[in-house]
Amino acid sequence: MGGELPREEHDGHGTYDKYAHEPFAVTVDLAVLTLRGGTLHVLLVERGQEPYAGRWALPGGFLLPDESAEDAARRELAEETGLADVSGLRLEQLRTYSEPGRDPRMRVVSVAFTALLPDAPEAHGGGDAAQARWVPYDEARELAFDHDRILADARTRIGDRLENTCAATAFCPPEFTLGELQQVYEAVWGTPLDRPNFRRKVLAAPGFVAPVPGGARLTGGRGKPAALYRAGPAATLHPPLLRPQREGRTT
Amino acid sequence: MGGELPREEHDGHGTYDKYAHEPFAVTVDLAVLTLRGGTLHVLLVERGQEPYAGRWALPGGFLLPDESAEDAARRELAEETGLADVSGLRLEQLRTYSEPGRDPRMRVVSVAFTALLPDAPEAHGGGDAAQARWVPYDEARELAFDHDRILADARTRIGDRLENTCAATAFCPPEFTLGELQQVYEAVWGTPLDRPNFRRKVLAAPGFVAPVPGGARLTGGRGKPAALYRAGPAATLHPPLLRPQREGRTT
DNA sequence: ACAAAAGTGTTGTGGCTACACCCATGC
DNA sequence: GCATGGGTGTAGCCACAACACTTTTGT
Repeated sequence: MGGELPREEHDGHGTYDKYAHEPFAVTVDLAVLTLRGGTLHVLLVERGQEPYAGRWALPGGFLLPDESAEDAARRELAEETGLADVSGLRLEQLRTYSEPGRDPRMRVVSVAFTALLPDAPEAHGGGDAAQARWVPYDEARELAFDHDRILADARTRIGDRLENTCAATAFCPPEFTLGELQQVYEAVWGTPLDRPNFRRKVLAAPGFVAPVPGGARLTGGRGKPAALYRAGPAATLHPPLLRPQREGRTT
Repeated sequence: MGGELPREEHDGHGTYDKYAHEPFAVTVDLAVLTLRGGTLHVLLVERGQEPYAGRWALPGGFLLPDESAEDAARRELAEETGLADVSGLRLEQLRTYSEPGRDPRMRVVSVAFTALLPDAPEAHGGGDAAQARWVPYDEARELAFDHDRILADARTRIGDRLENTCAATAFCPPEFTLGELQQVYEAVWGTPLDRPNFRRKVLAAPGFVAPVPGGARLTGGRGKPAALYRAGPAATLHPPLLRPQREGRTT
């Protein structure tokens, strides 16, 4: 924007006629992540058509004429997961992928989003012909289009968000234990954390979590019942919860 | 993406026919920031046409059929600033703005970028009919479209990037003093910093800056000549250079 | 001599890591 | 009792903010 309408001459950037070429298609792609049994999973759909027939891909779809990319992403998320309460979910714009040729058929500009869910319903597929499945992150390889890259970008982004925001609670059910919250961090970062220190940092961050007064729950069937917490009102984390020493690289 | 081609039925998300509605236009918008005399400036162009005729706006323009958003942004940047060496500049994707109605004429999806320049050439305007100008950040208000918001988002993002990446050197000429680098941080963050501590943190971060062997330069005409540095090879900053207490302290 | 800007040293506090240790529960 | 997971305490180290001080230039 800031340029002028196509077909007008005065923008000086070379004339652009919106009817002279194939129009751009605009889509959304979703990296929907969850935690199952302590490992990170991603929601994938199997493609029924060429190109990439039979390959797995991130869910997504076209923008409708009167919705924003955010709206479209939320709609697709509801359709693909079958969830009803999609309105409260955290949905973060990741970035936009616009390389020509990323879809062999036509010019597609895609706005990618990340979404974090607590352990989610097993069955999926929406009304869609293609089946949908939760796949362990490490097994999600050789996806269709440039979705490998999008997924990798999503994981990197989520990892960063865990340091500076309260995003981790989005992986947890409404009431959760600090042990469960720690598992989120360990699964996403791929690093074990020291429990006592983790606990102190979480409780020291104002608004991160709020205790549930009477709450307690057994986690592994054994051990002391853990106190329950809810997500607090804060969105950002002060001080940040930094991951253990990412190397200082000389090169 | 991940859905199917428009006009095909099997995506189940409602049929979408790419010829049934006005096509989406895809543009890029640029928040080009620089430092002039210790204050942050942004590159704006004056609009010649409705809507928002006479208002200032971020530079930008339409994607050409065979270029990515990054390519388009770089091309626009070269055109608007008149710089020749645009190839080496840091250009970061900010986010995509897609709300229906953000351009009253048609559906425009815009991918916004930030670019950081060392104190730049005064004259602008490219081949464009509209004039271009560097405007102090604080005076850039009531821009066209949703550009106020884009600009605000850009500043927030740049502020965050200064903490975790080596982006600050992009505001400096090829050889710069630590005092100049500090001014970048102070201008973007709007906070004064302690010089000795700043210096130590910068030098402690591996790959952030590299000394120029014989280099020294007077900064304010008076005082001891400062050693010169170049941007180092690192892209990210370890440890990060955190801004002074953003709220939320324990004590 | 003085002002101005660069650069070095030092000290005290606070935070954080890395543990040891206690508590509550199931088997 | 023992294993398992939750939760508390603490000692030492290290980073960093704050500020005093030295150095090198221009006027």
